[in-house]
Amino acid sequence: MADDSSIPPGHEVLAAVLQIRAGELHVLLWQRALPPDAGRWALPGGRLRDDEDVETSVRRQLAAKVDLADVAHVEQLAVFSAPDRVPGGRVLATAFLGLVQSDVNPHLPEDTAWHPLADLPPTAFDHDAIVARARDRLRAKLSYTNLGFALAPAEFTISGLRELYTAALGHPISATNLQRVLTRRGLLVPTGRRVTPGPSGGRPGATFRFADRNLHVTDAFAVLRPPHPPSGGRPPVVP
Amino acid sequence: MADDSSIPPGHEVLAAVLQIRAGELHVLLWQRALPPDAGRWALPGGRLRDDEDVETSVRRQLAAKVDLADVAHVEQLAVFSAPDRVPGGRVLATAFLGLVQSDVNPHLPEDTAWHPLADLPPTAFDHDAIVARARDRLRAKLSYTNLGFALAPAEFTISGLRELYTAALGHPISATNLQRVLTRRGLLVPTGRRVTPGPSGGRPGATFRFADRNLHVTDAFAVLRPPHPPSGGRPPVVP
DNA sequence: GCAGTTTTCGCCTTACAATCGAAAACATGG
DNA sequence: CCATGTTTTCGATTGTAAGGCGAAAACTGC
Repeated sequence: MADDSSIPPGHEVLAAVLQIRAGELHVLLWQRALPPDAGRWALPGGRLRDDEDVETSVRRQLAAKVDLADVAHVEQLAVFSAPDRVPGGRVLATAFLGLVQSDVNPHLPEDTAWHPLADLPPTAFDHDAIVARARDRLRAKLSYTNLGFALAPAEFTISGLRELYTAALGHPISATNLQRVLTRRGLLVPTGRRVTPGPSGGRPGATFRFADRNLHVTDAFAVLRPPHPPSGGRPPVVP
Repeated sequence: MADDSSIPPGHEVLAAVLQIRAGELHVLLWQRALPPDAGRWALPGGRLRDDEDVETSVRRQLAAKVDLADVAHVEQLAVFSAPDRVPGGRVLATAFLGLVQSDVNPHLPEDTAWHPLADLPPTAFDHDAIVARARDRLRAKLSYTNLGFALAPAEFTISGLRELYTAALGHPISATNLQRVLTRRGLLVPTGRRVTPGPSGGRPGATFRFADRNLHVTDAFAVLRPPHPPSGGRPPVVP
């Protein structure tokens, strides 16, 4: 099938690394110093070498911006291939989703920073579309996999986990329901320990950890939906 | 980030086009006449041109093997990028899943034929892995999307649809349950017509069509599971 | 008609998500 | 030290979807 004659396009890998910081989804971006798109913010990544596959490549290039040990999960998203997606020659991009646990704060280079997805700075090329794709993938997989392990600290309370899920999903969920759903799926393991309450008091929360820190899908494809205004549940008591 | 110096790898697109024929999942393959891997069977596809994105390219190259109007659905699967995946120079591949409705029988070139997934001939390069990926994607999406429209004819009976789902999923499902699940999701529309029974008689089946022939996910992420030996349902009557 | 076949429908149970109210466990202020 | 407020956790309850079985419906062929 070598019928077409064309200059082989370049190929780069790009990673949208997400983390929940201060209750909001953030993405790791670095500010371009040189044209094209100087001053705009870009995803970590770069050219694919000819002795590595794309998974190896994205991990290598990510290491230039953050400590790889801090990235809890990496998976391929899609190829972005519009002919004019970058100026000055054709470059295809294989995009990845990366996740960092909320309790780590990696050391970053000067040009690199976390930005909330709700308020992105001007982004380079088609990188904003890649970020949107990463967000959608994360939200979908939180519902039917154990991907929460890549957002949560090693040990956490249910209400802490609820905040993370709320921030990632973009809508509130019930802590009661979250605990039961994840427990029934066998994803949650109680540590036996409990956390000391804050300055305002309150019952100390029991801590949990994820049973498995490798991605797998739950056989029940259930969804953590946004709250359903008038639906199931015990009927309100009328006084 | 133009720090690396390497020869840009070539890029090709490949499509695993699936269809249910005679109650079994088949894939469209063509037999290579020239080295490398002469005589082995390969997926349709070829080099990416520099004026087209990968979606456009795979549709163009697919048209060399089948009538594009016969392909009901095309979606991107993943990039295959092992440095040695093809001999004689690096070539990345963006793989696609294609689906053909079971009632069409496209005219094929001499070198091209349908092969059952359960009994594949020797395949070229990593194409068997791509076929496996396409099968897995189809099975997953049948459960939580309306993707059945791309396998089924325009009009069908429930038992006909059951055979298609059984073949695609690889395990039997209940016709009763299939009808109720798809109906509740709003995917099925009764045509009002009914089919004439076979030579062995029987009640004529009512025909249905899919409400929407564009892919969309069902908000309930339910699964069409394999039959559950001792589970719910009306208890058997003990005589 | 009568027996056999296939489809369709009703009734049932299980599973699980979702909600509410209250009890448990702790801090703080009087 | 007790009352009050706050936060977490658990029990009770319901809605909904899915899966299963049996019987009725609708047809063919003898």
